[in-house]
Amino acid sequence: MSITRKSPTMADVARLAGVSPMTVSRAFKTDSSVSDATRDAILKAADDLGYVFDSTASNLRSQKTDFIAVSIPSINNANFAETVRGLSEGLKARGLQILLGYTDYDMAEEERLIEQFLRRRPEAIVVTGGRHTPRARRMLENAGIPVIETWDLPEDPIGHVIGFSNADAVRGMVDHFVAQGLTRIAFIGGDTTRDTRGADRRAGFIAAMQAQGLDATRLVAVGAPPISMREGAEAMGRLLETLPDTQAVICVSDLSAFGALTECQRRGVDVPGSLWIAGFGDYEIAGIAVPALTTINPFPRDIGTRAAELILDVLDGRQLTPARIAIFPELLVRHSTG
Amino acid sequence: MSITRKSPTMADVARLAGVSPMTVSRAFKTDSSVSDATRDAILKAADDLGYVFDSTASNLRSQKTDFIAVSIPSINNANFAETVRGLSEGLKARGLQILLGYTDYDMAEEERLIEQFLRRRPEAIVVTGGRHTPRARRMLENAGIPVIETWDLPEDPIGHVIGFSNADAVRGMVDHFVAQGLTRIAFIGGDTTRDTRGADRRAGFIAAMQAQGLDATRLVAVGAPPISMREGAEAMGRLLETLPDTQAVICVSDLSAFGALTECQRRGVDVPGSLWIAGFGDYEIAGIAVPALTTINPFPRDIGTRAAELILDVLDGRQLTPARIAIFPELLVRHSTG
DNA sequence: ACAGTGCATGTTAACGATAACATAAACAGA
DNA sequence: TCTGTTTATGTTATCGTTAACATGCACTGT
Repeated sequence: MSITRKSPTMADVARLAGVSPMTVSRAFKTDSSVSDATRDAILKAADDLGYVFDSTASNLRSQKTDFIAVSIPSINNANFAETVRGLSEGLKARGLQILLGYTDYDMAEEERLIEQFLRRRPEAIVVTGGRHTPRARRMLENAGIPVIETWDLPEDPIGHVIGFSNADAVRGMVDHFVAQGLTRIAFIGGDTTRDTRGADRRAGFIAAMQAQGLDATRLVAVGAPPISMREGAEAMGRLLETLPDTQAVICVSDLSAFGALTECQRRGVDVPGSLWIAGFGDYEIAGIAVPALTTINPFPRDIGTRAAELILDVLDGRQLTPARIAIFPELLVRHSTG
Repeated sequence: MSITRKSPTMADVARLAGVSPMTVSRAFKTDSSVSDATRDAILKAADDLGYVFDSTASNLRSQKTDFIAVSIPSINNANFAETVRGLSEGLKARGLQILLGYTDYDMAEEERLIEQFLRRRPEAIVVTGGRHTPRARRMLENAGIPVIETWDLPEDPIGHVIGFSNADAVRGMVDHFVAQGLTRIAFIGGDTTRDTRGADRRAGFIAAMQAQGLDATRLVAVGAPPISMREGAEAMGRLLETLPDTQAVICVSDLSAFGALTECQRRGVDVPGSLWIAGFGDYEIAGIAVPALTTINPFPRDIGTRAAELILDVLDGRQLTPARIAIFPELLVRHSTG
């Protein structure tokens, strides 16, 4: 550690290279017109001084931060991680950096996060879900930057939307089971509505069962979001004890579905022989579990990729009206259901 | 969407509230001395105007960004997610925000990321692992901010360190197996050294086996990091075909270990009856799989928590010398090994 | 030979907050 | 009552970069 002397600025680099600060500034942008000789001299001078470009000053003067704010419910979730990955991949080439935050499935926390985000003056903001506190919604509406809601298809979007109907996706699963002749179908999910997508899936289950004229009351609610494997196992235990004649279970996610599957294994319940199990999300575990889990792939990576494309289109003026991009989740029927 | 007029500044708020901009600035800091009446008037004025505090200006003038830069190999990894969670929990109260980036287990990418980070002038930087490109190392050394390397205990740290020896952790596992009377032990890992922690674990395996006077050549290398469940399964298939007399397998992570377990289930190989399987990381799946997987818990959350504490100590001047904090991973013996 | 064009570089001021210093009023203690 | 301290607020200059405009020189075509 050397003595903490003030770090060099562009002015220092300019002095050493014998040019004006403005030319140094230009030399650091790839596109600007600076002669090769001058640029080389400047980069050398910068290197000699250990100069590090200061974004904070650049951000203020140019009124650009190159930040894209992204809010997800949890960092510890492979689905959302995939969306972020798709986003950052699509934005990296343009020098846009992701400012990531998570809400723990809490709308009040989301509101706080959005406020923090907007102070940093991002170029655009991507949020998960279509439900927000009134204040959060107002902040987003007035932010003056592109807003993209994902993982949902809200009725009254704030700006752009890229997502799908969680309810419809689960309806497809229910209809598939019914077409296979099953009638006693249960749903395992969380015991709060904090996870709004999880709540939508449960609502979709109930609506679909009722539409089929079936009993929609086989609901097991366990734990706060995100529902873990362990909670899925616990819920399955409860289900087997209270409603042993259940023929199939739809779980709010693959993680709880896998937990449910392990509980069956521990209790010697044959899946799919005695009971079918399905999840949601097409996590890696769904494909590799024995038996492999029937699930729904909502193409999380695509959500991110499309969001990145949309952001670039909006920033470049190619997209002038709010976009509504529907993703069509795919039902993946595997060994855990027949 | 209203007409895009320039967003209001503190000066606008000050005018409306009938005070000076400086007083507005003070009103937005919790600690400063502003009379209640004045603060209320200012906050009301700010609200009426839809004023949003501009961090970019604040960052420049105060030379503080309240960013803590954090580099992890992958966002899609529960272990690193836990570390980030510990970090952000510990930093949130102080208003420090995490600037997160991932390297895809690529040191060149890490170098690029660190460069991007430093331009943003973070208050401190947390990196994963103790190995970096020479330039990355130089940048960190000269950054003039606290540097914390995690998930490793390098010989020659750049600054602070919070971690453990991956090699020693695996040695403990090997020694445990040998104490149980096993001799033919294999290791499943990636086929590159990009994942330096994975490489360290394999090196630890080899060293431990050799120290025990045992054959250390039962190595299956498959795929680039991070090794997936699927690749674990593939590796197990190869192992069962080429070295069928293997008694135990240590996998570079719980995910590959679980994949390996499923391959045994598909092939009718009894675990632990015919073969023992162990993983690394104590992911949730290790505890809930049937049989539950023996693994090593490196306390990823603690790494983050301790890092957050350390950062606050350094920023507050309570920690003046480089810290070296050792974490002691715990061997969790479960049903998959005996 | 000369206006016209483009290229490389320079000059000036500004982005919006706040550190540092200054000041007026209120209050406390002897 | 008077000085010393605290509290609430104001003034000025500045953080480091870059937008906007200006300038000089080289080259092009006629």
